[in-house]
Amino acid sequence: MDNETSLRNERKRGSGVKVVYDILRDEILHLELPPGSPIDEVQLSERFGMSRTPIREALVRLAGEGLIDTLPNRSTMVSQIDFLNMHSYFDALVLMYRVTTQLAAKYHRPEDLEIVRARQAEFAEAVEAQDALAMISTNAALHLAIAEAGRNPYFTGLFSRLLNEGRRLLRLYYQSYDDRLPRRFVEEHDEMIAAIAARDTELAERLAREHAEQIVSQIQKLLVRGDRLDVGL
Amino acid sequence: MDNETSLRNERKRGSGVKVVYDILRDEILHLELPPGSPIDEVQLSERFGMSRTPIREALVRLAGEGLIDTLPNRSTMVSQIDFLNMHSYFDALVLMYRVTTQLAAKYHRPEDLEIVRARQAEFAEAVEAQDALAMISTNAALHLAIAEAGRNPYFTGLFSRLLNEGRRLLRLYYQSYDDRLPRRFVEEHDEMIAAIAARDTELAERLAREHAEQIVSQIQKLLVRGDRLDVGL
DNA sequence: TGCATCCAACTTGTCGACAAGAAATATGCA
DNA sequence: TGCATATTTCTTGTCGACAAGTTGGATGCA
Repeated sequence: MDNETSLRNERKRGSGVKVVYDILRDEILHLELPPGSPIDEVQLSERFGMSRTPIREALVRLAGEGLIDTLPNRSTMVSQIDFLNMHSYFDALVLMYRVTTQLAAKYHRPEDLEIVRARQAEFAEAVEAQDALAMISTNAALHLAIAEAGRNPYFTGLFSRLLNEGRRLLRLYYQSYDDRLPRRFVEEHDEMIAAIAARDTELAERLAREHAEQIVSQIQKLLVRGDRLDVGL
Repeated sequence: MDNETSLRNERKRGSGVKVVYDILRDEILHLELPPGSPIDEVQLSERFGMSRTPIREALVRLAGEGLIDTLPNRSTMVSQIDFLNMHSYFDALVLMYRVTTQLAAKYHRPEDLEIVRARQAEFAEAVEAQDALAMISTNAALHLAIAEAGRNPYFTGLFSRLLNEGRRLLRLYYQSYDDRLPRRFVEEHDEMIAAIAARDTELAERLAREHAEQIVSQIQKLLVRGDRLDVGL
């Protein structure tokens, strides 16, 4: 991909950091840069055709979100996915599913629902096409849209981070995704959206919890299998 | 405070960023740098006796936590406290109080309780001394210690951010803190700690919720008064 | 006088170079 | 040969300087 460096002279001042940040973030979340990959500043500066300064700024931001780990004076690398503290992750994920859906039922505006329904359509499309990667990302986009409708930036921020972390995790196992369960997810999404539209906060919360727990147990099943097969914990 | 610049030659490589970050963060949270204060890089680099590079890195990190706002190519300043979306803040704060306390009851180890009790002693001391500023910071430290005992870094991270935001907020009104309510807080803390020690997750959660709602309503009272008197919203 | 334009001074963004710390390699000694 | 130590190499951390964009004031025109 040399078109990245070819843009070196037409770059607008201040945009370089964002470009590097966005691309690296994508590559980390898509596991093109798998956990443990070394991150070399000079290599990146050559690749993007800019000096190390904006590269470093992008790396500092990625480190702030926990996507990369920096060993002082030594190397920096893509952060590991922590298989040992997984229950912390699941606890936080389920709670954010619940609270963001509940708040969406409470605070959503009509225009929010349009976006949510569009995302749900995209998810259904991915399920129809049996495209596991697309399922993962459209599912995250749908739930993030619901969270946005809840209008609490603190929850939305944490939830977004958790969903991204989940994309990284799930992508490790996307081969194991069969196409039976996702169809059920589509139905569950429809029920959740209906509850939100009806402003039934209690029902929305309950559906979200069940949905989240379903997903978590699905992931855990994959993890147990995966741990034995691939990771060997 | 010129002892900051005087250390310029004895500084260890890589420590500069942390120093600047910690000091600025403190000054922002303590409102020594009030919201809206301009942040000038060269001024800071003169003050700390180092080049702009490490200063900028510290600023990027502060921006990542939302403590400062950066206008591209223009100025950067201490971020405003958002009085309009306050209910989002309170929702998140109460939920984190509840969940971290509940998890502490579930997962704490003996050594955690020692730290928690030490923090509680410091809080009681601040109440005894009627030192409102110390109350605010020792209260935050206590609840953060409880959260650490719950061992969920996602919740602890968000909670820490919320408590810091709260320090900034409360400090605006610390004059209004009377000394009757804080004594009650000490008792409530004791009850919460006892519930945690007994591993009674339900009770711990309920006490935390009541405690948090008490605090929130206290802040809201101050805010209504304050909005009229000082801010004029 | 009022307004648009231009110019100057600041501030931030980027660069290339150098220094320091750590890992890898080479060297010397037993 | 095996181990401790010195040296080289590589990566990151810091620096001073320059470039670009913005702001506010000066200048010129109607």
